[in-house]
Amino acid sequence: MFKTKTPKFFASKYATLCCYSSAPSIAEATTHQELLEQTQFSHYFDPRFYLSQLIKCKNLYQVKQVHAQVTTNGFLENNQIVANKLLYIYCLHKSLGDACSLFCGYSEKNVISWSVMIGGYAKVGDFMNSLRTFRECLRYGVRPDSYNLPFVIRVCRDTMDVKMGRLIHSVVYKNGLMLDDFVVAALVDMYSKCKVIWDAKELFDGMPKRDVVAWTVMIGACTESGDPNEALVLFDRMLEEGVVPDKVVVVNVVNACAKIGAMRTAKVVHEYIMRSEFSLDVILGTAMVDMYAKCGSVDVAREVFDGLREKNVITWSAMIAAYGYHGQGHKAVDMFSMMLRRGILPNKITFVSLLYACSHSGLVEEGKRLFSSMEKEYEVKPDIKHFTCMVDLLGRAGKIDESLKLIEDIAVEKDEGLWGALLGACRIHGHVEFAERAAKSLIELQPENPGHYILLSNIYAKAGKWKDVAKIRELMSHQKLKKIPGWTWIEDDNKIHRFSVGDHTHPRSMEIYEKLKYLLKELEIAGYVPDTNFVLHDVDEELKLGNLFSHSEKLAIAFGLISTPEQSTIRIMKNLRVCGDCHTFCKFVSQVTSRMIVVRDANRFHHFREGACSCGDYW
DNA sequence: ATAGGGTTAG
Repeated sequence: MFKTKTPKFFASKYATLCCYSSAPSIAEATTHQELLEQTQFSHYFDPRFYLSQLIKCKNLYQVKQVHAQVTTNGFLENNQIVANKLLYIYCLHKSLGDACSLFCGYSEKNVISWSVMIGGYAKVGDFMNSLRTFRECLRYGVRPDSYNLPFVIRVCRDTMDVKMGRLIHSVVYKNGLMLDDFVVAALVDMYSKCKVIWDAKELFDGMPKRDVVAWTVMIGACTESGDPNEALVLFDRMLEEGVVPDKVVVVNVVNACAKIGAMRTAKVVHEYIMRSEFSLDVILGTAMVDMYAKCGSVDVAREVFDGLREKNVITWSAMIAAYGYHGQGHKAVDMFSMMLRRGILPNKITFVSLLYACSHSGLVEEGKRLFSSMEKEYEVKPDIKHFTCMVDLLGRAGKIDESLKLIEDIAVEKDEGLWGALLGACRIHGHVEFAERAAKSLIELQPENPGHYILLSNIYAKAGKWKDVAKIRELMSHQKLKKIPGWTWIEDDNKIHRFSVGDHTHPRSMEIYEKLKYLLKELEIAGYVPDTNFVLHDVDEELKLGNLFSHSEKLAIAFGLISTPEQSTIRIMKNLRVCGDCHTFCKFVSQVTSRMIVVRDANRFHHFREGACSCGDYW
């Protein structure tokens, strides 16, 4: 009878036990023990048996049991494979202490043991020890290879240490590993996350054979560095080269669409995803919700959201944020209570989105209530971003004093976002003194940002302090500050058209200006008066450069009118905040032409319809 | 026996 029970039998019995008992009771533990004893005495004992056990271990307790067995059998001394596997499993369970003591007790370490250790430290975020172990292993005589290098390159990425990154890059070069997929892709990733995009590009272009991960890294890098169109071009090139896309690269493409705000492209990508065999998991689904919202359709975003099987905090936060920047604060708040009912706990980002939503919809009481509940009820400690939202919320509602009081209570250092919010509030309500203080703080924090100087000079101008105006202007020209160029873009059937102020580079430029001229006449009849005194908003360099008439927003809308079918919605995107005169202009255009106009600016969405904007002139 | 790229705000 007993003879028929082979080691294999015990192995599978044992593995089953390991699999299904996350917290073994004493009875189970006894069974464990029996099984282990029997296998131990088996003549057919095989190290592969231990490997299979290790793989199936579900918790640290089980790993330690196997560890004890392996030790009594003397397998740690004799079998490097089993020992390394054990080491690796400890790292997987993030039990670096156990891993380390095991590792230090090795009589013989090989290349793999070192790599596992370096990777293990990197995985739990112990970057110092990861690098230290790498250095030690070099001293020990192990060559840097295609396994251990990606780990340390990733450490440089995560610590944003491009100096160390370059050093390791040279190590890669000296060891002749510049043709290795893993190593070079890691380098490209490192450079791009450290914002040295040019180096990333150069490396990527030099790769002889690029797999899907290399492409993903580069596509993500383009989006991140502000060139999402290039990201889409790269994706097409990847397909042309016959590389099969997977879910991760598609998420990056979705992100690129979100950043451009290109609705048609978004739909094409969506269809592509539906046709392909990828299921919509949480991550891809969340990215898609975000994409539709940023392409101007919060309703489609909601449809995708409702269709998702799995949703997490991030998904819910994305939806809340979407309602926020589309000016539908009430729905954002509703989503929040729905989320709580589903048992999902909010995080700090959820609250940023929520408070932002309240402030952009003028939900003052609601916002205050949420703000005071966040720490008490949800254990989310307010940070500077939350304070900024509150200053904005109170400031917009005219409660400057409350805003100022809140600021006094902030223990952490005030950043430019906070001062900016306060400044916005002061400007709306003509609080010159505090506006001046805020603007000066902004300049101190970011002396290289021209927008802040312009703001301050506008404040002085409004108060009639012309000497101060002149001083600021001089300061600016003295420092030769670079101006942030304003752009507006619009998508038609197959491409993105981008306009700057006074732009004549578009092939249909003549038509565009004709249309604009004609349109203005119509608008004036309807009561539109160009607002040449518009100095409320920051960074709008275009004001100084050109006349109102040829603002990039207006050019893009004129192009939209002549290039899209009547009645269809016109969607434009702008990298800065929309100018006040263009805002008025859009209202009139929506009235005169009976078109819906959706404008995405740096801050939020504006939906224009029949002469009114969804922001309620509150932005 | 060891390896990489993915989701929310600002």
